[in-house]
Amino acid sequence: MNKPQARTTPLFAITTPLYYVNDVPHIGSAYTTMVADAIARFHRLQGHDVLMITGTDEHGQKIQRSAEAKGVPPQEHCDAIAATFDALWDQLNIQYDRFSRTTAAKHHPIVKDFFQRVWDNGDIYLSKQQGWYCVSCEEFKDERELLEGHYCPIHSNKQVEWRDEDNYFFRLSQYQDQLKALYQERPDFIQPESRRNEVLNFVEKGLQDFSISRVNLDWGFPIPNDPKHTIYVWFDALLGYITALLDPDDDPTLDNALKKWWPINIHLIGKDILRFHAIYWPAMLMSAGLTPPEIVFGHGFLTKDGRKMGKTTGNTIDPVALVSRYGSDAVRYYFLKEIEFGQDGDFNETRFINVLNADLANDLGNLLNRTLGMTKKYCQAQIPAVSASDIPEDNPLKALGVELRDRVTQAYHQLNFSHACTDIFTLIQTCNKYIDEQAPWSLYKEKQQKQVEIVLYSVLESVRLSAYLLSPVIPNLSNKIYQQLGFDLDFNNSSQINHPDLFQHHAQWGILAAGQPVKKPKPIFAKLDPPTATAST
RNA sequence: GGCUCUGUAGCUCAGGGGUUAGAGCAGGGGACUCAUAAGCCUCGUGUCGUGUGUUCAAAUCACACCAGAGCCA
Repeated sequence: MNKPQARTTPLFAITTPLYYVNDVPHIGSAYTTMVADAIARFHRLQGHDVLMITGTDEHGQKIQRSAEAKGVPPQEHCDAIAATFDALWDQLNIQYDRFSRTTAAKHHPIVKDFFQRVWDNGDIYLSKQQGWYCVSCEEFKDERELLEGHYCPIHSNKQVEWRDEDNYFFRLSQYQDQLKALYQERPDFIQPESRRNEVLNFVEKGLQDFSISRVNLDWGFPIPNDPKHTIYVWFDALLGYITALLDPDDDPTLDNALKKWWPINIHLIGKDILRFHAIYWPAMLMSAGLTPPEIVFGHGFLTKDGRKMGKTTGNTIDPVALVSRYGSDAVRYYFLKEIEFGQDGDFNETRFINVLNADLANDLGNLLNRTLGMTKKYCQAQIPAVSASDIPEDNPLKALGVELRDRVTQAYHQLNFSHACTDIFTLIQTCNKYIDEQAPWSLYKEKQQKQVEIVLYSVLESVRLSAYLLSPVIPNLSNKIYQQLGFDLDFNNSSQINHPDLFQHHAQWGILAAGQPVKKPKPIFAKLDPPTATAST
């Protein structure tokens, strides 16, 4: 019955950070999550067995104090904030498989199990921690990095607090050589390369043990056998990735959590939390006898109108307002296409509108619209009776179309979404040019019906393929295109699209079936008005 | 203070010792009409941050400086 079966379907697990619930989601969290969703969707499209994890990190002093300030119990505060994340993911059409909360009941036994393993390995000891502590960072700071008057350099309105307390420490210093070996053996472990260099530099200078417990703090898990101490929020938060791997009806044990999905393939993070994921985390895992994840990718930060975002300056983007106003596909497309993934990127509303109008409304939307219009007039609203083999190899659309799958697959796998989109839009732009050159309206008047059909077929097929390959980024628009082309396929329904055979078929150029009735052309993306002077996001 | 990265057309960025420096967007002009006034064609003499060097030759290398960003637990 329980014979091990050879697995033929590739497994793919990806995480966003578990976002800290001290405040409602900001645009940076939305960005990471959109990217993770697009990656997960592309793997599902290929028929892989995918687990996309997101969630919230809910312990720590900062949360405790935020709740106190609001006069509510910490759990109530966390529930309220976690719900705002979930609502935004829904709005952005994020298809996560697990929403991992560090206050979930099953998380505690996992943390205990893990702590025990590290403890048994002799990597935890009690010592003294003295220094300046920033509650907002939940980190000890070096005296010299503080601002005048003992203010935190990151939270410049918050004074750091002097702490002199017993803490449990993790023997990070023991893992310096193993970490270096890891970075050496797996050059792709930290991406992009600039981040890897940063980590290499840091480790080269020597690693010190770090404190993994706090005293005078209730909001968190107690250290086993010494409950005066509470486990440091980061130690507990990182383990949320493992808890997320449990199936809903699994007993919450480490073994159960690790049985299928470990090691995780990609941890997608912002560059601010690189150190925790690229150094602390693999060391903790090594100590517990686990394989480190495959890739930690630290992406860049977003700026608005070229300036750093910040609540104090009021220069922020509200993701909820942005999506409410423009829709999920528009927002997803802009961030994935216009920002070179890995580097910092800028949001500017005028550019946002220009790009969406040019690409989605004009180039793609209008292309479908004009071609369907002609299909209706010249071909009785049916896919023309042409087969791909009738179309000469030097047809510009066929030439691009037949190699598009491989190019785009490679781009997605390299997490180069900008290139993936650019490659697809090259085909779309070539379609528009091809129509103008061929002028099917003239061919029709000249009674060259066969040629009209070849032109329309190759354009319709190119639009279809583009929609298919863009579906991880703009699933709703891809749905509209597929529907108008006469398909009954929902890119938001993973049980429909998550089959390797489907990918083999639909990612090819030349599969449109002759005679398939197409729907009435209807604009898929309404042009956006230029921003008004008073408009704000 | 130390180290790293960035500075190229109005905007976002590619290029990276060797003919007249590129793309997309925005803007000007034109022909067409199937289409969401869309698409197509066409138009860019920009101190390639500043200065000094290396070289037959520098946006491309070196050094210094200026501006912005990041890392230095």
